[in-house]
Amino acid sequence: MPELPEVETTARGLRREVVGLTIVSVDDVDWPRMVPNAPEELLRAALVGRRVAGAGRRGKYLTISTDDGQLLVIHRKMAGNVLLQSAESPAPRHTHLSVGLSDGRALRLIDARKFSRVYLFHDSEDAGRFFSERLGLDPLDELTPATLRQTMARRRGRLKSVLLDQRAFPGMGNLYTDEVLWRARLHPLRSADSLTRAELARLFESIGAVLAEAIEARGTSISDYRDQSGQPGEYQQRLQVYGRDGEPCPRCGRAILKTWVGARGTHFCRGCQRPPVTRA
DNA sequence: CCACGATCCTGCTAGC
DNA sequence: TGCTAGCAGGATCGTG
Repeated sequence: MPELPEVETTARGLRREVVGLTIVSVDDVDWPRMVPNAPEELLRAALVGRRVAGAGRRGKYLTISTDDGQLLVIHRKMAGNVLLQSAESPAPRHTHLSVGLSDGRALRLIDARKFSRVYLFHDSEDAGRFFSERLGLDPLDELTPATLRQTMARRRGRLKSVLLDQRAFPGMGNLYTDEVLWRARLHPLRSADSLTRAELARLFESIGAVLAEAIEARGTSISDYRDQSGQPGEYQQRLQVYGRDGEPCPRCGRAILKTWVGARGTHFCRGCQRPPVTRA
């Protein structure tokens, strides 16, 4: 599941590989729900002939800009991949978008579950409205200790749920939330507004460190995730708690537990991450 | 503001 | 072997 580090890795790879190329075709759109604001004909009319000007990330959204200021935006949800392949090769099973490029390759969106979404925005203002309705300050580039404290002070929900809220921490997902909370030694069910100064400091450090290390490792490939060239990440080798229920905590040795917070599988150490004190 | 459940999807796996 | 039930979960939306 592409979260912030996986989207960042893909964006960096695309920036290296496709900026300056011209879009020569748009094909293979076969599931209308996946292109809610731009059916295939519109994508084709808007994009063919344009040059790719940039690639980036907003939260978990991958963004590709054109020389005339449009923005093609892709959210891969859980199982989607964006791959650069030879346009000559037949589109693989579960391809739902192919953007042909002037170097003979095609950018393909492949998603067996059809959860991915593709949007087209006419200009940065158009895109800005979409993003500002959904995303808060980027936890990698924009978060500060002060804004973290303010966000948490306003929220009485469970810590894990707040970390998963894209309006608060765009790009955070289930896997990295568990890793961050373990590193910060904070229980997922703590109330967000209950954190002390010291705990907020640990949380701030952990968000930055986990995300930076995961980007350095080019993301986590537990199941589907691959970067634009088809290469898996390596952070799965460095996971401390996610998917490790039953194994000993790397810090204190107690067995890692798995529970559910909302509908999310949640991994934590009962020894290092003390449960909240319940009031009578 | 918060919690919870349903929805969208299909591949994979555990269990019988 | 072959079937089925259940799990995986990001975003969104409706209900309480």
